[in-house]
Parts: sequence; structure tokens; C-alpha cells
Amino acid sequence: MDDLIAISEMAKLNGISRQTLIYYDDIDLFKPIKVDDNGYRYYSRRQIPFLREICFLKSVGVGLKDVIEHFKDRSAAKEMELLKEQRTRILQEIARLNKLRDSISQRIKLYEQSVEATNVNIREPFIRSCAPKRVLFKEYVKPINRENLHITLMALWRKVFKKELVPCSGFGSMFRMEDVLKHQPLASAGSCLFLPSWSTDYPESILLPAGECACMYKYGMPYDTESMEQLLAWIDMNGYELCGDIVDVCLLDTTFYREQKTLDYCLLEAPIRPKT
Amino acid sequence: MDDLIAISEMAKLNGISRQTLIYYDDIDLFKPIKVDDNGYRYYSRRQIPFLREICFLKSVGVGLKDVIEHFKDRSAAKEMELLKEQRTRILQEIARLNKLRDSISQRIKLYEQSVEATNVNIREPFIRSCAPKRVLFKEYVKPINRENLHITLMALWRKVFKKELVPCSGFGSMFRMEDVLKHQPLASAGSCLFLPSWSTDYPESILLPAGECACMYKYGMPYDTESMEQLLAWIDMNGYELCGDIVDVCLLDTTFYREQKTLDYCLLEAPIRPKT
DNA sequence: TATTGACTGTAAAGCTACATTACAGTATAG
DNA sequence: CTATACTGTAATGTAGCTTTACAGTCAATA
Repeated sequence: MDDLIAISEMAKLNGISRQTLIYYDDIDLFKPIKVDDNGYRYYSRRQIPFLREICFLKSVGVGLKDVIEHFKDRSAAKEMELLKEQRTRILQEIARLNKLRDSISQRIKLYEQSVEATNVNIREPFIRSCAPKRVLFKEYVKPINRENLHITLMALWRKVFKKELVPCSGFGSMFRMEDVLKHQPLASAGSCLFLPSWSTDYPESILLPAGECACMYKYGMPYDTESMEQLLAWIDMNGYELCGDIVDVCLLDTTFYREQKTLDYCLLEAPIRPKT
Repeated sequence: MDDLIAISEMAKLNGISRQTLIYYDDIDLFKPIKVDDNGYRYYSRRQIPFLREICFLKSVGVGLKDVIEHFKDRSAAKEMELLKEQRTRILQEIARLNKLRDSISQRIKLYEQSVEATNVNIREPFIRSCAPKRVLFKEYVKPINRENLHITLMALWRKVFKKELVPCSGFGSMFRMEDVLKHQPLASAGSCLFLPSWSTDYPESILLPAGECACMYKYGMPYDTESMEQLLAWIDMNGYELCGDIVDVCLLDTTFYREQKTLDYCLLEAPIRPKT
């Protein structure tokens, strides 16, 4: 009547492997109804629906331990609960992956920008209209040197890391307009982390408005203000004046180079308006 | 100038654990620049950006082995490639999870239906308009008994399993109208697997049209045709006639019961029209 | 100087859900 | 009688750490 099924056949029937059935036997999740004297496992056809349900729950992401627990006292109501929990988890995971996808796209954009920029002359100022930027800002840890730049930046990095946002939209430095006008650009300068457009939950973030900017690609550390001075002179010479904080966007940091190059590849952006 | 950083401090700076740094040292992913005579690890602030990049790549899902490979010869172009691959993987995963979410919702619906049905009298026919159903069908493996029902169903199950669709919308049996009218309902009857509405890629699937159905809840195996005969008699008595294939939807299979109950809880649906 | 507490090290096991490998016994067909 | 197809157990590997156990080290305090 109920011919027994050997382990490999049972496995094939359910589209799983023999090893998996042995494993399920070991962990007391799904056992053969009969074990021969020679140790051979034999299953009944009536066990098929159980195995099917195990495979179903497994495939929607329920852990085997939870499956074992669940089968101890199964009911339609309890299973609905289990499935609803699982659905919630999946929705969270989808949300996480969507964020991740956006983060990666953002990073790719950044690199595209830096690749495009190789066609542009270094240290040659030009004017471009820039999109608004939302940044997290922190004044440089003193003394200002390369080592402390990293320390400053990481303080910002950890902030977004904890909120489960992958920092992805680049980083750089920011020089406040007042300081620049007073010829002390480093006075309250600091590092900044650019936030992706979709991240809204940082009340302490600063919004840099969109507008015309005088820009310049350069190699150098942000605290070497020579390039900035060059840009400011150019702005003045061309009948413009500064009208906001200057940012120094790091396009490629030193992690991209072997020993030779030891300076970041950056883009200076200084918001300007025609002289009044 | 470049004060060294102890391992715990480096870990804190990057928001990771000490163990993780030790692990990265072991696998030659990220090593301290100096190891003291006592074995203490010391890092440089200049190493921070490397670790940051490692954390970034890890957080977007790149495996550590790939990270190691990547850092052997890093460039903006190569990193873009890597990130694009990663984005593709993430998009696939999102698609998979969306399917999974739908599958779970479908299952929950099924259970909701069976819970609601407890308010309904067993074996009491009623009329309801039914939505269209798309099914995969396979004739019963002979002889028709409980054991072979499972075998028949699993053949269908494996089909959808292979296409990475989680079977979730229920299963049951189907009796062809011609057979029923010839009073041989089991002649070419078989198991069927209901496909979720979004699954379109099964050319061999059968579409059962929407329409009025005579329905009846019952306990029993589908090859016990007694309930069906009762339903057919009721249809005839009430001035209707059969106009399509009958399905027997399994709401709760025997995996929900302990030893006592050994029959599936099912819903018979017979499409009908007024007698001509 | 001794002690305490905070730090550091190594080594091993644990986590999940099996897959893979190695080795050996068993059933069946030719 | 042999080939091959199946079965068993046991051990190891997978990824990326975490946890535990045990022991040495460092700096400050009593």
C-alpha cells in the first residue's frame, strides 16, 4: 500500500539534495519513518506534505530552528503570524537594499564625475551652476594636518554609519565665507560629508544653496590654501565676488594611488555673483 | 607627527570591533603598520581612509576576498565596474524579495480564507462568484490513493520550484466537466497548483474563467466523490447546470493536524449557469 | 612595591544550512 | 562475479565575524 521511498528518491521528489535530508534527520527536523538494520533511511509518501511545508517556510526565509519550533504546535493562525513576521522582515530588507542601491549609484556618479574631469585642465578656473548640497560639517581637529583630517572626517562618517546610511556621496572640506573674506580661510574650516538627496533625518545638517560657482580641479590637501587663493584672485579679476561657503570636494583620495601620488584629487567650488 | 593608534581606538574610530581588526590582520586585508615586541598592533592615522573604503565596499555587499583582490590594483574605473556589478546583484535580490513578499501575502490570504470559513457550515452548498484562476494541471498518478496524490502534486511543485517561484497560492484537484457529465469524474482528474496572478510564464497553464460557482466546504480526500455528488445534486435541484471544470481547493492539509484528523479541509467550487 | 583595572594577545569554538570529500558497506543488474 | 549505483558515517569547508577562555602587559593608584 504505502511503499517506502529511499532517501535519494525522496530528495528528488522534493527537489532537494540527499545531504539535506540527512541533515534534517540529524537536527530532528524531518526523520524517516523507518531505518533499516543496515542504517538505510526510508520515507513514506505521506511525509511528503510535511517536507513540502518545511521547504516552503525555508524558502520564505524562516530559520530551521523556528521551523522546528513551529511544527511542535502548528495551526493556521500561528502560521499566519509567522508569515506576517517574515513579511515584515522582508519589507525591511527591501528598504535596506533600496537604500544600498541608491548609495552605490551615488558613488558611481561620483567616480563618473572624476573620470570626466580628466578631460579638464587642472588648475584652470571655470564657471558652472551647481546643485544644492546637504552636508554634515565638523570643524577640523587641531592641529590641522593630514592625520587629523582623517580623524575629523571619521567623526562624521560614524554618525551616518550608525544610522545605517552608507556614506556614499563624497566628502571634502568647507571654508566659511566670513573666514575667507577675512583672509583666514582656516579659522573655522572643517570637514564635510555630503548627504545623498534622500537622507532627510539630520537636523544638524547644513544646506548649501544651488547657484553659480567658480570651480577648479586641483591636486592637493584642503588646508593648502594656495589653490583657493588662485581661484579667489580669478573670481575678483573676472568681475565676480564670493557669496557663500567654499567647498573642496574630494574626487579621488589617496587610497587610489600606490606610493607615488600622495595628494587628493579635488574640485573647489566657490559660489559667486557679479560684483555689486 | 603621526602618533600611532592602538587597536581598540582604531576600531572605535571606524565603528567596528577589535576582533574585526584582528580578523582583517589574519586574512591580510588590513594590517597594522607596526607590531610591537609584545605583539601589540599599532595603526597610523593615514591608514584610516583604507579602512573606510574597506568598510564601504563591505557594506554594499562586496565579499572580503573581492575587496582584497580589488585593492591589489585599484582605480576609479575598476571600482565603478565593481560597484555596477554589485548594483546588479542588489537589483536581482530586490526582485527576488518582492516575489517572496507576494508569495507570503498570497499564503496569508489562503489561511485567512480558511479561518473565515470556520463560520460557514460544512457540507452546506452556497453560490458565490469566483475570480479567474490560473492552474498547472497533471493527471493523477495511478492508482489513485492518498500516497499517489502527493506524488502527483510534487511533480507540479517541482516545476514551479525550479523557476524560482515559491508555490504559495494553494493547490487542489480538478475534475473535467466532460468526465463529470459522464458520471466518471475521476477518469481524467488530476492535481492542480494555483498560480499567483503575477506569474505569467507557464504556457502549459490552464485558465479557469471567472463566474458563478456552487461551493461547498468539506473534509475529505478529493477522490472520495461523495461530496461532489452531493453538490451536483444540489445544483440540479436548484435549477442550475454545470458549465466548467470543478476544482477542489485544499485549504488546510493534514500537516496541520496531529494524529486525530487525517482528512484535508477543502472547498469545492463548481462553475454553474441556470438550466437552459 | 603591590594591586587594580583596562588593555592586549592567541587559540578555539560557535554561528547557518548545508556542500564536499573521503572512505566504506550494500543492493542489484548483467 | 563484478560493475555501478546506491547507502552510511565522519570530517572539513563555507563567510565574517562573535564569543569565550586564558594569559600577558601597561598605567595609575595605594
